[in-house]
Order: sequence, then structure tokens, then C-alpha cells
Amino acid sequence: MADNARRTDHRYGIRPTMKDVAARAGVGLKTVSRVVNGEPGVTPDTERRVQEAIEALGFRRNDSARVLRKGRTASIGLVLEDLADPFYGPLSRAVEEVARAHGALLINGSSAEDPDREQELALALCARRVDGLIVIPAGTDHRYLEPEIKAGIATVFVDRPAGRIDADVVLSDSFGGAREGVAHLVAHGHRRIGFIGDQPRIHTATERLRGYHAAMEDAGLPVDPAWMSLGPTAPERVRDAVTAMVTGPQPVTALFAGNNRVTVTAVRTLAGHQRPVALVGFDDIELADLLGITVIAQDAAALGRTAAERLFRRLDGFDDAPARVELTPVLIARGSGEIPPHDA
Amino acid sequence: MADNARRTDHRYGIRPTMKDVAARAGVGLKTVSRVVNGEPGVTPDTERRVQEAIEALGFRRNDSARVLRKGRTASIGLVLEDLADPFYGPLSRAVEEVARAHGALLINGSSAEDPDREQELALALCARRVDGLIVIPAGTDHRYLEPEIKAGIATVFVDRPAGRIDADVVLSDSFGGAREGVAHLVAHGHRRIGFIGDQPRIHTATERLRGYHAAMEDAGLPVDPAWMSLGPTAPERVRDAVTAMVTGPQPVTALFAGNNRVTVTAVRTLAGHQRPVALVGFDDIELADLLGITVIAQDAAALGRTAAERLFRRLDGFDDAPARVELTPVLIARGSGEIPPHDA
DNA sequence: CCTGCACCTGACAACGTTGTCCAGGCCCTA
DNA sequence: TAGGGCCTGGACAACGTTGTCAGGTGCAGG
Repeated sequence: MADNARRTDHRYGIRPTMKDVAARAGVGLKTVSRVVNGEPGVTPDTERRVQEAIEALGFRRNDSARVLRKGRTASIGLVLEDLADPFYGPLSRAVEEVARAHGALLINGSSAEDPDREQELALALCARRVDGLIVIPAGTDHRYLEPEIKAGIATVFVDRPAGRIDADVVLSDSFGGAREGVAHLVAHGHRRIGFIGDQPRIHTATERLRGYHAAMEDAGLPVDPAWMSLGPTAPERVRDAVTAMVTGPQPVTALFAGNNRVTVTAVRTLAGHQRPVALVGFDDIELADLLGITVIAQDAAALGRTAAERLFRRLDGFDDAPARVELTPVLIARGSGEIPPHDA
Repeated sequence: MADNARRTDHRYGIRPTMKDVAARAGVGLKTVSRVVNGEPGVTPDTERRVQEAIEALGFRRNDSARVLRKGRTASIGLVLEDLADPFYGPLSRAVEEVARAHGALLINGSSAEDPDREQELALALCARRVDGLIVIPAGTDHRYLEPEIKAGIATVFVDRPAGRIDADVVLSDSFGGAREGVAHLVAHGHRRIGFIGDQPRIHTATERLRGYHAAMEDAGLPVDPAWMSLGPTAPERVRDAVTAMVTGPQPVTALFAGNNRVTVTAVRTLAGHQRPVALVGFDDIELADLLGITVIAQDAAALGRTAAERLFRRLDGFDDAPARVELTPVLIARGSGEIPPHDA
């Protein structure tokens, strides 16, 4: 009796189960399951009775139990660096859209560029048994994911390559993009060009630096070590780096900014400067058009979409060797990259 | 024998379970559970054997089963409008940080401003048995969540109030903010001020329009219906609205933009216009400082943090009546809002 | 009237974990 | 040496669902 009350009341914190629905509808447990899942083999009359019981009790299937039984969670995990970074918003949204098209939910977490936190997050997602995992690497060693991948969790890395592990990778051509951007500055007459990028352990940062070097070498231009600065993208650090390059003994007449964070701070810093300095930034930025900032734009949404599509192809049984997909960023000239050299 | 092989091999798609670990370590199932959960009552020697077996098999606890047993998922759901909108990135990140501090993961989804999709998403999250739900409403009727809340899923609404349901709400003072922004324009001499906002079914949109009316009335200024435009924030619509107001028979000398999307398009449109038009926008925007855009800034991260903290307080057993928390946005003068009236 | 068949329906086990409870072994004390 | 308490470890049920399989009913055909 007491148990009965517990079962049927709408008391706080109590969830009706299929068993309760079955009891109320006067049918078997399995019949409820059939109705809930739209399986065939239920008379219209029985179905109606079950539906009424579901309605009356406010029943909602417990997907945890379902997952346990079926083995698939219909959810994928996304580990990125920072959800608040305007670069990752569209990427995340694109992943979500693809997941939605496949009936899956998205669980995401920010690593804050900390390898330990990346691992902790990725493994937590695996423990949840997400069907697949999309990772924007913070660390450089992903062997910890090997057992997970072996166990069947499809995994795709985005934006940066995986470390010490063979897996799908989707990224932008950082090297080529930076090379093109710096070449653009060279073409507009610059010979002393500075490069400010993210921390050297981040793959895209060193690739873009490599692109810078290649472009300078292509043009036969010397590179002063003082013209290069890799490090955290905190505004203070970037501001100091910009100021040092622009006012140093061999002042640069142009700057290449390694990512959107750097570009933003560089623009702010240069705005307070009297001598015009040319600027090309990696990553597009909202309102860059109004500010006339020339950029190498990568398509964050396309990165996310491509990665997610690849992931779901694997989940659908496609079992090719891991591949590396590289998207080509495009240069958008808006003014700041076309400023001619102004020597000090 | 075959079963044994299935159990112990590292074959693709096979997951070792606690049972497998127990067999390998030569202990009971529950002992493995104890080790995995750091429960007391296991000799160091036994613990070592279990750890070795876990390592060797690459065991990872199946949280789905754990959830089923324990009833708590240690995850919360966030339904927002668009993860790609720069306003929601920081909000989402703030929620994530609070969740992380409480050991919970974040599942989020975008409603794309579609009430049906909002409901579908929210209910899917409930079926997953998230412990709590944070919703940025797209729809105006949330009675569908009543059984869920009764069943114990803590729910907090953010940015916009819940409809037809009594629940916690955290939002910015849209009315007051808009009123202050419009008053600012009035104080700078404007008498013909336009208002462009989001669709009227969105609460913040109508609240801000109300603030506009209040400020105009406070100043004893008449309002021409042609100076108000509510509708989708698609660039074309906003562009046309701006153009119409600025070039109409009673051209406005100042504009109030109802949110960040509107502001961006308004700035772009006004940039191609000869006569200076003053502008104040609701929501801060990256690089608005460089473009000199005066805004009413709300703190998206604070909204998310406040909501998440409230959610977890409920999860920790706090059982007060639902409350409404209102954050005060601040005016940041940067130039565009201080332009004096220029008549046509 | 019986057989065969199609169609519904429900009993039961299983998914992998945790909570409960009890058994056995050890040490300490009387 | 016997008795009692403590510590360790394991057997078992339960969480809520789905897959398997067998039983039951009704109808048509022989």
C-alpha cells in the first residue's frame, strides 16, 4: 500500500517508471516499452490505454537505463579550449548541428589550454560512454586515448593534430595561411615584419611561425630574433611585445598576429601609436570589416562541421584509415595589411 | 573459453567491466568497486592487485550504469539560443566553470530561437536525467517542464523569464538599461530617436522597447511609430530598418539598438551614411572600444554564474521559493552615444 | 472439429554498477 | 583457550530499460 502510494503519486523527486505505467494501464512492462518506442505489434486500444497512463503519470523514459541496455548514448563529447572564445563558438555550434542531424546531443567542456584538464575532461566523457569524441588538443600526447579508441569511441581531432597517436585530424593550413599573410605584407613593401603568436607548445602557433619564416625566406629577407615573440595571449604580454617590436632599435613596419586574441590586442595597442604600422591577423574577427583589419580567415564552422561529419561517418560503420583533412584559409584584404612601410 | 576470451582481450569494441577486473585480480566484484571509488576497507596489497588489473585491461568505469544505480548524473543541461552568438559564449563558459567546481559536466544545445526546438531539447535533457537545467527561453510557455521540476530536476531560467510557471529567473534589467541608454541620448540633445529591436515575442525585446518609451515620456518627447521597429535580427531586416528611420520624412538623429546583433548591423549601415547619427546599443561587443560604440553592457558571464550557482544551491538541498534576480547593466560611453543631433 | 498460422502480449534475463548484509579470519582480552 | 569485536571480502539484489522467447487468442481452411 505504502509502496503503491510511492509508485503512483506525483511526489517530489519520484519518477514513474515503465513498471508504474504498465500497472496503471493494466498491461505488461514490455508492452509499455513497445508503445514508448513506437514498435509494431500493439493494438490501437492497448496503445491508447498506455498513452493515457503515460500522460496521467507524467512518465518520461529514463535514458540512463536505456543507454546501459543498448550500449549507445546518442551523445558526443567536444573538448575545446574556451567556449567563450569567439573562434570556438561557431565551431561548437557547427558540431552541434551535425550531431542534431544524427539525433545526438553534445556535451562540451573547456580545457583552458591545460593538458591535464584536457585529459581529465576527455576521460570523463569516455566514462559517460559518449559515442564519439571531438578534441581540440591542448596537450601533445594523446596516447591516453588509445584504450578508448580501441574500445570503440570514435575520435576526431580538430584545429590541431593529435600527439603520438594515429587518428583523424581536421585543421586549417596554418603554415600556408601565415606564409600567404606575411607574403602579402612583403608585397606591399615591408622588409621588417614582426610575428606575435601563441605559446610554442601549441601546434598552430609554431606552424604559423614556420609560415612566417618561409615567407621571409622566399623574399630573401633577414629575420631579427627581436621580431618574433611566442607566448601566452594575455593582453599585457601581447601589448608589451607589440610595443617592443614597434619601438625597438630595428622597429618593424608591419606585424603578423598569430591568432584572434593577438590581433585584438595588437589593434588596440597600435591604435595608441603615432606611426602607422601594417597588420595582418590570423582568424577573422567580428567588426574587422569596419576597422579595416586585413586577416587570414579560417572557417571555424567548416572545421567543426567537417570533423563532426567525419565522426559520424565512423559511427555509421565507415572504417577507413585515419586521415588528415586540411582546410585552406583565405586572405581578406581590408586595409590594415595594405599600409605601406612607414619608417621611424 | 570463448566467453573468457571475449572478456579479457583488448578486442575492438569490447569494454572490460568490473567483473573482468575482479576475475583477473582474483577478488570479488565489490572489492573492485571499492578500489575504483576509493572506499575504505581494502588492504594495500589487494588494492595493488586490483589497480594492476585495471591498468592491464584498460578498464574505465561505465558511468551510465553508475548513474542508473545512484540516480544522479553529475551533469546539468543548458538550453540557449545560439552557441555561436558572442553573447552566449561567455555565459555558457561561466556555467561550465561553476558546474566543474561541483564536479558536473555540461550538456548544451541551441534552440535557434524556436520554441518547439527548445522544448524538444529540454525534454531530451530531462530524459537523460540531468540533475539540473538552465534554460534561456525561446518560447513563452514552460508548463511542459512542470512534471520534470516536480520530479526533482532543478531548473533556472536565464536572460528571459519563464512563461506560465513559477521558477527561478536570473536576468538583466532590460527595461532600466534601455531607459538609461535612451535618456543618455536625450541628454545629448536628441529629440527624434529610433528604436530597433528583436522579435516582439522575445521578452527582452519588448522590455527594452518599454524602456525606450519610458525614457521618451520622461523627457516629454513624442514618439513616431516609424521610429520603432521590432523583428528578426537578420542583417537585411535591420539594415532596411536603419535606412528607413535615418532617411524617412521625420529622420531620427539617434538610434537605440536592442541587442548586439542589431548594433553590429546598425554600425555597418551607419558607416555608409553621410550624416552622423548617434547610436547606443544594448550588449557590449568586442572591439566596440576601438569603434567608439556607446553601449549598455550586461555581464553575460555574471548571468551564467549567478544562474548556475543558484541551480547548485538547489541541488544541495536549498529549498527556498523561486526567486527573480535582476542584474543591472551599465552604460559605457565611448563616443557614438555622445554625437550631437545632426538634422538632415 | 481440428490444425496451422498470424498476431498480440508478457515473463524473464541481461546491461554494469552500488548498497546491504553476512561470513570468515584475525587479534585481543579474560 | 574461549569469547568477542573488528576488519576484510564477497554474494546478492536492485536501479529501469530492452531483447528473446514462449504462451495465448482468433480466424481461416481442410
